[in-house]
Amino acid sequence: MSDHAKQSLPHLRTRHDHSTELAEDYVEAIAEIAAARGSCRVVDLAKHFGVSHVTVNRTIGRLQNEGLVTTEPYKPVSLTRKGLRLAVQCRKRHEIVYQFLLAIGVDPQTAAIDAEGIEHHVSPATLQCFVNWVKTKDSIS
Amino acid sequence: MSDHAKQSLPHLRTRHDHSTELAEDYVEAIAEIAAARGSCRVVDLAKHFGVSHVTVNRTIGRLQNEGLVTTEPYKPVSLTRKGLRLAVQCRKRHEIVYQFLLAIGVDPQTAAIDAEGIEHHVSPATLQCFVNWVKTKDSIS
DNA sequence: TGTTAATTGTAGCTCTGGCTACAATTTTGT
DNA sequence: ACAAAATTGTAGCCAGAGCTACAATTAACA
Repeated sequence: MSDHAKQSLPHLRTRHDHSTELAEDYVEAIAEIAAARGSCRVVDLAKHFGVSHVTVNRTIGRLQNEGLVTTEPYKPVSLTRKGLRLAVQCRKRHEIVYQFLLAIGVDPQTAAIDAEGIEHHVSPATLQCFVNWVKTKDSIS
Repeated sequence: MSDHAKQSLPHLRTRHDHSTELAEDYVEAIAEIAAARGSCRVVDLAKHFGVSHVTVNRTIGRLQNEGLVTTEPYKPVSLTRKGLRLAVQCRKRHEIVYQFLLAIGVDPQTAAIDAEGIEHHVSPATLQCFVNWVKTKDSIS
């Protein structure tokens, strides 16, 4: 049960972070796709996320305002340095969460799905605990 | 519906789950507040989540449509059996996540915050792994 | 080259979740 | 009992993320 609920602060954070999650998912996807295909286009993102190209378009616009990506009309999308930094960081965190889930015995399929949802909510402190535990596990086996 | 609905299933899930998260947060809060104060009113929820009573009102309306809560005008909110079941289940899951984070060495404050974010994204399979690990830890120490 | 296909952009709609301002109702206190 | 305070409800606004339908541009290829 515990002391949770330091009133509303955590909740406010949760609400607001939804837009951040999207941004993180996008930069991650853009980095992935660009690495795989050489460039990342709107259609690629639309397929990747299973949404229409229109939705992608508007979201890209928002990310551009936030300085995470750059685009010109009818051209592919690319990450800014800021966007790339975020992408790399997200990728690392994602990988750590995924490996951690595997390490505690979650099956790969479930781990992949849960990691997607969990990664955005893991603080640096908790992430460090994940890393430590995966290391320990490795050195044991 | 389109053809690209296959590989994107996890993402679709993520998007759609946001409304489910809210529902879960609400039933949990309603159960808590009702337990603490005897009944749960709109203002209590507004305070708890740090949002206006209007937002709470509309959300409660949605939860009512989903059969999770019941309300009459100018009266407190109460959970249906379905809502109560969900609340209990969420509370258990929340507690497991929190205890698990503590068990792997996360400090209590961080654990409380991260548990809030993580709980909604932990599948039953992963949750079981959490439980097992907390048990193991307990039996060791 | 020029037509067609693929891609991207725009218009305009829905729904959710946030808000303020104001109206209605219930509670409280004198 | 009744005026004031608290609570709840309603109207109407905004932004984000989703969509379809259609227009514009770019790429492909016959």
